[in-house]
Amino acid sequence: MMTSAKTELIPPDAELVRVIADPLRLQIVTLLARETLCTTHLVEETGARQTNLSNHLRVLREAGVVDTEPCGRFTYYKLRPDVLATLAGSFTALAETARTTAATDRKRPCP
Amino acid sequence: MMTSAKTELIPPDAELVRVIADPLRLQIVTLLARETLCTTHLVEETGARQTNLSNHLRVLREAGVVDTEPCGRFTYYKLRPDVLATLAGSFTALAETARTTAATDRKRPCP
DNA sequence: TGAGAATATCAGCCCATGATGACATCAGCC
DNA sequence: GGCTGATGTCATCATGGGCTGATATTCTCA
Repeated sequence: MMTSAKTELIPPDAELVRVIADPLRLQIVTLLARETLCTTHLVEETGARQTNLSNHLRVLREAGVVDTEPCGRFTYYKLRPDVLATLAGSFTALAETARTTAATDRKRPCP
Repeated sequence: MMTSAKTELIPPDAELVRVIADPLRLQIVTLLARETLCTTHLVEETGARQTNLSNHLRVLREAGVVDTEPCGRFTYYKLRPDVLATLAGSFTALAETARTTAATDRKRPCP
């Protein structure tokens, strides 16, 4: 294959990783990956308070991780697969770069 | 292939994500993906204090993200590609599950 | 239209955790 | 051996961010 020798590694979006790193938010993301849910479902599933969940959902919404879809007086939350796919791609690229670095034992000499 | 219809989605390791989510630590990981470095190099590259870096490196070490390799009075830090690869795989699985959920519009009915 | 449910918003508390400084340790070199 | 530079450890401090309670808003249904 003809990948350029020095591929411009695009690191994972730090802000996105920070948003997803919270345990409750990661749980929400995992739940939403399987099925679209509304806040009530998430309250049942996680056991967290409604207010707490609503705050976290806002963070996820503002970070572009989830989309909302009103349905009567309920609000459905659905994951945006492309955002997660991009993140996954960044980590895959990191892992592959690291593998090459390890395989070729590339290291900067001690000063 | 004979995967069961309901693949058991293994979510990303929350602790690992938390460790990598810190901006400085993510920067360290990105730098180490390209080449193995010792603390002195990381101080130059990041501009952070040596003490601060040492603390973050300990976190990364204890989380199994990096390995250390003493070299005289220097200490080389190298990334463990498998750990990142596993993490990437978890996010890829999440993204694919989410894509299926979106494509088939799978949602839990309002109560 | 009034009641009640579902959800969002806001202010405040408080704790986890990142940053820093002082000190300890260890290796190499004179 | 003594010095110097590289690195790790510890105690402390400060701030960001998560949790909560009170309240607002909006929708459904009787």
